[in-house]
Amino acid sequence: MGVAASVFVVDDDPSVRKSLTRLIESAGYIVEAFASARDFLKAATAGRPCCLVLDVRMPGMTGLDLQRTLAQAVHRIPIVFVTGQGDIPMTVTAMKAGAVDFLTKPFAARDLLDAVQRAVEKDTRNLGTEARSRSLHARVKTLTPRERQVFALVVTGMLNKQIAAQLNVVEKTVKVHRARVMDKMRAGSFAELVRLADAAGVIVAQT
Amino acid sequence: MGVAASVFVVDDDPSVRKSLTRLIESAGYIVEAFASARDFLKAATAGRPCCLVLDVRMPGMTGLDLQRTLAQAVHRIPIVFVTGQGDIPMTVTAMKAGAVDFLTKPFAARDLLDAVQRAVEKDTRNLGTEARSRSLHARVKTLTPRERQVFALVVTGMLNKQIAAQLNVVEKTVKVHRARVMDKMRAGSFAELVRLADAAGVIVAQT
DNA sequence: GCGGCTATTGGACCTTGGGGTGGTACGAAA
DNA sequence: TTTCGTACCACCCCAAGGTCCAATAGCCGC
Repeated sequence: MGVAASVFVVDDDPSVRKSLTRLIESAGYIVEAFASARDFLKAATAGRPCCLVLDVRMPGMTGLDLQRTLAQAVHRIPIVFVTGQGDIPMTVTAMKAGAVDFLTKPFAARDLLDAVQRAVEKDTRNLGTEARSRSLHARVKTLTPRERQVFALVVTGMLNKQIAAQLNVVEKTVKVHRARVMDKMRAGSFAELVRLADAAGVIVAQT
Repeated sequence: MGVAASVFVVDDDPSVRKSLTRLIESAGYIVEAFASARDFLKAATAGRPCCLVLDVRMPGMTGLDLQRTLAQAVHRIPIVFVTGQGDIPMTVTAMKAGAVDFLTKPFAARDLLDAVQRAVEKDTRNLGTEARSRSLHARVKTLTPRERQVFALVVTGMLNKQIAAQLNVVEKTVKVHRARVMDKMRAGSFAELVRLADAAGVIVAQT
């Protein structure tokens, strides 16, 4: 299973919290349990791969409310829902919003642990892509406005002289900017620069 | 809503078929109804954006069985499930397998039509990417084995001379292959070639 | 306000890399 | 026998990119 992963359990029923905690800990995870969505939001931080095991029905903020709230956060924690009384519309809402699984009590211990594993794996992947995108954005931020323009035009495949004409400067100037872009973006080749641009572009589009 | 879209309705209950058909036709879709999954598999072809409105519980092949079967097909038709008696595990299975929505009867006409619209939009996007990937693969197929090798190495950002060394040929030979690759792949620039390679690579990885 | 800093621009010069033309060659497949 | 895939040569052009140098404008801090 690789690195230690955290699993957050949120359930208003103390006995359920206790049994879920015991079960998940037995599989080697670091478990933190919370009695309500608000407690979780106040206290939870992971800094490592994690996931959330969440009761749908709770007094105050429900599981679906919490899911909606977390959907706006930077780091989207994968959620495994667990519920005693659920209905189909609720299930559909949760799944459409990206829940990893939705289990009804009583469920097999195996099923829960499988879902948790999938959720943690998903989070591990997410953390990886997030880290990459952060480092990419950090590099893009170091570009000056002009460099950014040249960057954008260069990766479309335009020639330096065409870019120069478009920006009303001489070719030499474009070459200078271009070289700085390669340097600041830490691209070892033009092919790599194109890939960095596409990756950065996708992120911008998502945001 | 753009182009005409087909909606396939599969339900074993004739009266439900009839009312679903009427409802969906009223929204401007071309509806074809089938009494069973097998009938649908035998007869249905669209050639235009489409989706599937599917009853979960049916004698013989169930809705979930049909979903599994279709998942292996080339063209993944988006599915909207509709059911009288469903349960949560069934819903979760359907949603995890990519269903667009899962409605329980009785449902609001508006909800069904919204789901159908989302499903058709999804299919339109899918058809677009499929068409692009087919044309891309067609172009890759015209490459000779050697050209493919050069293609693969070129888009990593390697220099011609490095590629030449790796393939034990002279640099000029690499240049010739490279030029042919640009030509056959119809890439107007090196940047475009890199993007084509990545797009083709993703498709290969998916397959 | 002055010096230092950054962003931007530009010139002269040279090397290297990518790419095209025209021609040659050879083995395998059709 | 012709076509195709592969490989190579000589020659040339242009694009990319580096070196060294220089100028202008705006901003910051002292």
